[in-house]
Amino acid sequence: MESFAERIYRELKKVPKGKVTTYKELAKAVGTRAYRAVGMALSKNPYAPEVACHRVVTSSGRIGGFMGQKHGEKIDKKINMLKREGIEFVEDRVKNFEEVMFRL
DNA sequence: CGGTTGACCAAGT
DNA sequence: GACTTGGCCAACC
Repeated sequence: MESFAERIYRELKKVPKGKVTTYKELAKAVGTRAYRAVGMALSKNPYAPEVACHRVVTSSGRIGGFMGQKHGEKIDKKINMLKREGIEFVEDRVKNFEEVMFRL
């Protein structure tokens, strides 16, 4: 039985490389408005490399809070991964956010 | 079932 | 642009 979280992972896997999506769109894709629950699901992220949690950003084009990461290092590592995929970042924000955002 | 928490969002100040 | 408030939904106790 797939949990709400499992559906999120499935939708997230559909996002192609070099693209990002938002918590809102992801939640809407599974037919809910629980943006926060989406974040919760990713925080558990049992499918670490399979599910590109770093490919999910907020509606502001930012990476998000990421309390799971270190407090001092911020989320630079995730940004670096995204850069490697072709996503441009500027000051912890996605460049051309609307262009790289993949609509489900 | 109720209360708390959470990688959020939108509107108001 | 930054902070505060209210709201949303799911998971856990």
